[in-house]
Amino acid sequence: MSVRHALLALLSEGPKYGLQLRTEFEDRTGEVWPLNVGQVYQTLQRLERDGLVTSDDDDGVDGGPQKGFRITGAGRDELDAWLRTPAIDVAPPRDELVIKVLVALRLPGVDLAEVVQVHRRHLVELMQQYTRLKEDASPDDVSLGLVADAELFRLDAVVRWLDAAEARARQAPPGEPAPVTSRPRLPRRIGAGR
Amino acid sequence: MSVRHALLALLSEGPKYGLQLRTEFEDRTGEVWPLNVGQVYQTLQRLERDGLVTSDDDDGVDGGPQKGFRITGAGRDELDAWLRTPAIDVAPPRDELVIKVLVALRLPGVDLAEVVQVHRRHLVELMQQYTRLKEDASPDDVSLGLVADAELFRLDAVVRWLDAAEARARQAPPGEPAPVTSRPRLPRRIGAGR
DNA sequence: CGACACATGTAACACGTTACATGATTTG
DNA sequence: CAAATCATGTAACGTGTTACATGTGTCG
Repeated sequence: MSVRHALLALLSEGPKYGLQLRTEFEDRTGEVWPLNVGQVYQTLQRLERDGLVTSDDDDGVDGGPQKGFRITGAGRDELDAWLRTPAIDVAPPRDELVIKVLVALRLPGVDLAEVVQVHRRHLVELMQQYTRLKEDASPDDVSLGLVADAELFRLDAVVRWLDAAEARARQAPPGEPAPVTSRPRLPRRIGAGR
Repeated sequence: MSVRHALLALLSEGPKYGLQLRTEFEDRTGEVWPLNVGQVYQTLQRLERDGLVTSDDDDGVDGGPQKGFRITGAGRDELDAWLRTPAIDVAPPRDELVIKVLVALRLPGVDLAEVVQVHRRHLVELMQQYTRLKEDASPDDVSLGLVADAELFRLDAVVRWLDAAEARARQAPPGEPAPVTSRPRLPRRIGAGR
């Protein structure tokens, strides 16, 4: 839902049109997160359908093919609520690398160290790229700094988890620890209760 | 693509059927990542369509309504390649919280400190829940330990980024630093080159 | 038998991506 | 004029979610 609200936020500064929204979004995220145009139009359609946005519909009248979009009162309310409310992720997103490591741990023919090594190197390379990106950019570019930092913090956490996982695997190496069937299958959803 | 390959991995241990795959997936991820059944069947259909899996189709013949699925040679190859190849994320996933902070920084009527505070508290609560989850679980449960650690590492990174972002914002507080239009819009995609 | 769990699916939707189609405007 | 760029869309697909429909087996 990030794009939806990001577009609302951009529109809260004044009426804009499709491509403009894409450009401004990419500018303000340091062009680290490209946004494809098709999604902009689809999202705008849904926003209009949901009454959070209205469109000019007078395209071309005043000389341009641009179709202006305006945020509505409901749109401003929605934006405000989004900003003030943490996303209640009933379940955290599945992490592909974690799943890979779990799979590598259980599968007989697979060398965990090799899997870890390949991915670790890739992560470090990415971190170097973001570090370089920060260095090359203007120090006044707060957006890019924040986005790059977010990626760097995230990647650093992944690397440290990978190291911790490998260390733990070295201690209790082989296949089948603690029979999983012994664990009672209770509804143990996290974050759902509140 | 995590679920797709996770199912392949489970099937590489031997033929299984739909609900069984769901149960085993949830068991092996410490039940932190629930998997809805519908997606299992849809994914199995696509896997079969792509030739990575074959189905028995003799449902009910030997007494049960279960429909067995087997991994194929192509499926094993795909699984192997997945394990050994880091995902080439051309662009990193957009981070909703980062976008929120960027929005809060630029929008006049919004109090950044309040937004940060609400989300920070929520993140810390989540961390406490995962810590508790680890404590309550058997120390032999490697899967749950790894998954919970992954979440803890990730959440910790988010909290630290949030603090860093707020600190940086306190230094250069107001609206419009470094006019964004001055930055040349070059194709500066990260991670694409390789 | 009737209720319940097991098991397999389908439908509809949201979000995201890539690719293509179609005009309008600018510019060489 | 012709080509490139700007601008708006649509189509098809993948992934994921929720909800519903439909059988089958077991057990009180």
